[in-house]
Amino acid sequence: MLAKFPSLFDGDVMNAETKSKWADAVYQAIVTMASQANIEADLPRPVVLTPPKPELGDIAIAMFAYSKAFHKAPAALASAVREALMADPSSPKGEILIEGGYLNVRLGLADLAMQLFTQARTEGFGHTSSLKGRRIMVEFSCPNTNKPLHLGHMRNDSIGSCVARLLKACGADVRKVNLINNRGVHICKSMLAYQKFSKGEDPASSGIKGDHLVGEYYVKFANWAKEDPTAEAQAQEMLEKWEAGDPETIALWTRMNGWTLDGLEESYKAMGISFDKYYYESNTYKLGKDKILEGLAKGVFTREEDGSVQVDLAPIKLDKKVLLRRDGTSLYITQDIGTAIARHEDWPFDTLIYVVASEQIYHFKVLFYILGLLGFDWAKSLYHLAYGMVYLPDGRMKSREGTVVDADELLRQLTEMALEEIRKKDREGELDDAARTAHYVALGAINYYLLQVNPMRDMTFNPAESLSFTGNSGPYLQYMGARLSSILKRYEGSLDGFDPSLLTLDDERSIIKALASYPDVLDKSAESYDPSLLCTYVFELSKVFSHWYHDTQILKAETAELSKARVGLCLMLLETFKSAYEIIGIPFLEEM
RNA sequence: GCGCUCGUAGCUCAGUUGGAUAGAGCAACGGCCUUCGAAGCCGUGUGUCGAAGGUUCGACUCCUUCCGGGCGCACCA
Repeated sequence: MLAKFPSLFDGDVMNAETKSKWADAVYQAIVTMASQANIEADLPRPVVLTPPKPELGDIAIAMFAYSKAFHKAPAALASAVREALMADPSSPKGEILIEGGYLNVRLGLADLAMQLFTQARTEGFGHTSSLKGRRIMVEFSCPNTNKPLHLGHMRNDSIGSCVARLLKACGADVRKVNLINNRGVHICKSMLAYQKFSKGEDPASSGIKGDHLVGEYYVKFANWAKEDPTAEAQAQEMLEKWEAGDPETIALWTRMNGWTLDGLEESYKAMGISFDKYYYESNTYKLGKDKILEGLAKGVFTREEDGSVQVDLAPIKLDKKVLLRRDGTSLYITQDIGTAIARHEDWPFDTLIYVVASEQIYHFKVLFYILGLLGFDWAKSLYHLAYGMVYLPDGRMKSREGTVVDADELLRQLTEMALEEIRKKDREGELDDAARTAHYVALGAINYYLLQVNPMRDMTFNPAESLSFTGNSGPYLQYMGARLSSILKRYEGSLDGFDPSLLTLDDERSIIKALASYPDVLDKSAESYDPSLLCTYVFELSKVFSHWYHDTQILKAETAELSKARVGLCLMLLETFKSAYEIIGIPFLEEM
């Protein structure tokens, strides 16, 4: 049976090591041929790719680039290179085929498979060392304390968590940090509404989760402000009281912040999100203020006639930017300056990644520039990982108009759908805890859904159709894991004497090659801070596995040795899937 | 106006530092459960890769211009 996945691993699949070995050998041959023929030209290193069809070989090297210098057709050149390689006993091993203008190589995969098999059974499988020794801080989530999490936060949290795990898998020392936006006039709005309209209820007495309760008052404020033109001024007044340390205001603030934070914590826990450290804007904004005054003293910033402190952004082709208001109070950017400095003092990092929506690209450009002006050489190691908006079919989510997709509610609905699915399939009796399984299915579905799209792209969330449990979805992937687990559980022999040379089917070869490329996918995904690469990889690997599984007898193969070899392949697949799922945020399920 | 970003099948998205006939999932229709889990597998697609130029042996990919969507350019966060 022919594998029909031409798109499968068109990409950088064969591991980089094998590819570069062949590239070197071919390059050497070309260079030698050139000098023998007295050809003087800039000869580029060859382009190595993967042929579109498995029968064309495992590696393809394009000869087009040399055609001109040699005045020879690419195919003739390929033949000449083949002669040279075959005459040289030190050439890498493989069968060379000439196809069109390409020199293709068909590899013996048994050694590779054996190596993978050994690795799959050792601790730390699925990790690389490309970022070993690097200290990387990742900031994400950063909620306000006036409302619960919504779908936009979920994309942020999924990306942030996944990138942190990716970096860790590549050997980096990673620290996840959150920044709680707990001060400012918007926070005062829900407090004010609570003061005016509540009868002293709290989460316990109302039975409403804290973040949702506070969010209700934020909405109440918005409605009230429509009627009463003094509402905004009253909120501003409350902010001034807060900044002055008015005990009553601070007490209310502490109380309501606590409710929200408890609620957010509960949501994080349900979504499997965690942080190594929390920062609070209420604690860092003063430091930012001090640093700006220091900068002013150093002459980096200027005080304008009206008393405000500004920075001239002409060197980066932008206007002036206010850093301290004329009344001396701080702004958003003031706080971020303080927070960044505090973080570097806490934990000197090599890189700090801010996972923040793309609408704030300008803000971070300015922030990084200012930190550089202040003389922090680590400013150049700051990186804004911008991601696109999540739209609904009818447009953008708007908190004030109530068109947000609430995170808790979404997770609840998905869990319910998953449980329904379990019941429909009559699996409830087979599971230890169907409700917990349903929850994990829901988590896998949402994380995979949010991560399979390139971060930079805006995406549309269609609640009705988008989160299917079939096809290219989290649950599909989990299902692969469950089937593999099931096979390994049923296999009664030992895997000693595993013989990879028996794995000769096209699908088996495809799987081995794909497995070998896993570390490269991880590195690339981590390097570009792009979880979608890893998502695409696991999905395509799942598809070949599924195809192979459907057509191939594993436990009852023709011979016991062949069964052993195939079960061994299943083991490698399972370990690779487990590793990838963990990084993406798809809970691994032995049964579902 | 300036800047950033995106534009690939009805919908949601992939597309390897330019490479061999542009791919998946969903939706639709039709097959496959007395064989390792059917959340599965197989089949059915006339896409101006937003448009036009350019560079190249070769362009969805790079450059230029234009068109369209989104975001930003606050003493808001």
